[in-house]
Amino acid sequence: MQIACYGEACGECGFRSTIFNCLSNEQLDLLSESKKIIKAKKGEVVVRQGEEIQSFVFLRVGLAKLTRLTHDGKEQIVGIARPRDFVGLLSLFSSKEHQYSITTIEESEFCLVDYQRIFELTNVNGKLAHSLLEKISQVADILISTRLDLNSRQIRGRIAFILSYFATEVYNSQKFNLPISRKEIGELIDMRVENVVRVLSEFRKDGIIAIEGTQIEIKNFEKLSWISQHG
Amino acid sequence: MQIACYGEACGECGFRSTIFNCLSNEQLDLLSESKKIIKAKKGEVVVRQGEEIQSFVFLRVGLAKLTRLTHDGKEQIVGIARPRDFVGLLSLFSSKEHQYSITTIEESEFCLVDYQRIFELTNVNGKLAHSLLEKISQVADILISTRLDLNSRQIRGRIAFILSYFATEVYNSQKFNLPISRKEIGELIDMRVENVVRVLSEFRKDGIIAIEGTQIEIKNFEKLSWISQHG
DNA sequence: TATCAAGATTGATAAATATCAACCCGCTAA
DNA sequence: TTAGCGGGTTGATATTTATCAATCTTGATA
Repeated sequence: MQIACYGEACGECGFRSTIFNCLSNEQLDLLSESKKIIKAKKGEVVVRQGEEIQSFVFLRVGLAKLTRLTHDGKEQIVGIARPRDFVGLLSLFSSKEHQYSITTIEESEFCLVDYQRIFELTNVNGKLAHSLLEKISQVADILISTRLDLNSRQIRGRIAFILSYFATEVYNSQKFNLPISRKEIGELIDMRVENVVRVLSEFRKDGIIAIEGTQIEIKNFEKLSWISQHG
Repeated sequence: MQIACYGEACGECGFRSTIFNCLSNEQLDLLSESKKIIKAKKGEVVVRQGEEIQSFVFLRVGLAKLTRLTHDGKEQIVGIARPRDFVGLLSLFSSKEHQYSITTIEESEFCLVDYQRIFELTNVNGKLAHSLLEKISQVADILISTRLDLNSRQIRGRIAFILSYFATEVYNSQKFNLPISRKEIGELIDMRVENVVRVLSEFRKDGIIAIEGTQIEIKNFEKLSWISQHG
């Protein structure tokens, strides 16, 4: 985890979230002052569950997973963060500590903005607070409905769901490099590794996907969608 | 569903949420004008999934369930709303339509505040937006972590979890009238009625609870907690 | 290069959960 | 009053998923 720079002007940032569009130049400068950009290789832990919240964590490029420990000490993946996501936005306003760990699953670049400054800005800038409201609402909504969707499916449906997700929502391609291991897929959809492997093999035998190591190609998207909907 | 009154002054409301503490008297009056209070008997649908959002739904007294349909058309209970909860707060800022249905599970009283007015107030009153941020963040956090907690348990643990929930979070008593049917418990914890019944009987035989119709008494809270944690 | 560790894979088996069927009970509506 | 319906209950059985064990592959490292 390498700190790349301090103080690059937020106002000129190509990655800037639309959330900050409502800020004045002075307010943007205020943010720039405290800002840190960090680069992390695949597999690095950027935030640890339980740590005190000090910054907003914004994912510029890359991919990360949001995890937590279950009551019986197993790792559970809560969600995947994509570029331009505020990672772990949810608990930022309701807790002093991070509720989830953030770990990169691809080489990534984060932008950390001082939490206190944004916190204070929301009090004076209603539009900012409003944008954040929309964003949080959206993030929470997706997280919850995805979770409920997953729960109402059984293993084949869940795997199909996740493969479709990576193809359409993350890589926008039928062919991609699966950024997480079989074990992690299991942690994401609440299933055991062995079963994840079995279903993937099954899909391969049925000609729905082709797998070569971590490379996945979806051969029959129709069928995958059908399983995702009805499986 | 009966409309009880219009225009009772929000400023004098004994049920008023702390969220509105930051509003000026003029702003409170503005809210009062548009406000409706409705009373609903047990089992009434107050909001239907897919309906256009027109108001904030605030539960003054009673109990309600938040539901949605799964991909295969089954009813699923997303959560339980308690007095002073903003019901379905989550999607309010990210969607034009209600994402979940709201149905009373006890005789209830709701207060409906015009959505547009609050929406506009958040733009000019940063503190209001800020309170809402905290509230939404909190609600989302609880909803998600509860859901994840449930998923990481198996049926005995889930039932124990739910019973503890009603005892400690809702009724604050070891003895209470279960407001939902066995079928609904199943919909809440993603299990079949028959299994819900079986586990309840099991708990009864083990002396953990006593059941008489809908009356439930927790006899051995220690053990129930243990099952909830480790089951 | 040899070795070790972690991930991936497959089969056999056990455990958890769903499904199906039958029955009871209390309530409501004809 | 009675028929019927929906919730509740129990048992037998089928299906789904987890667990255990063994093997294979791969990548990192001494």
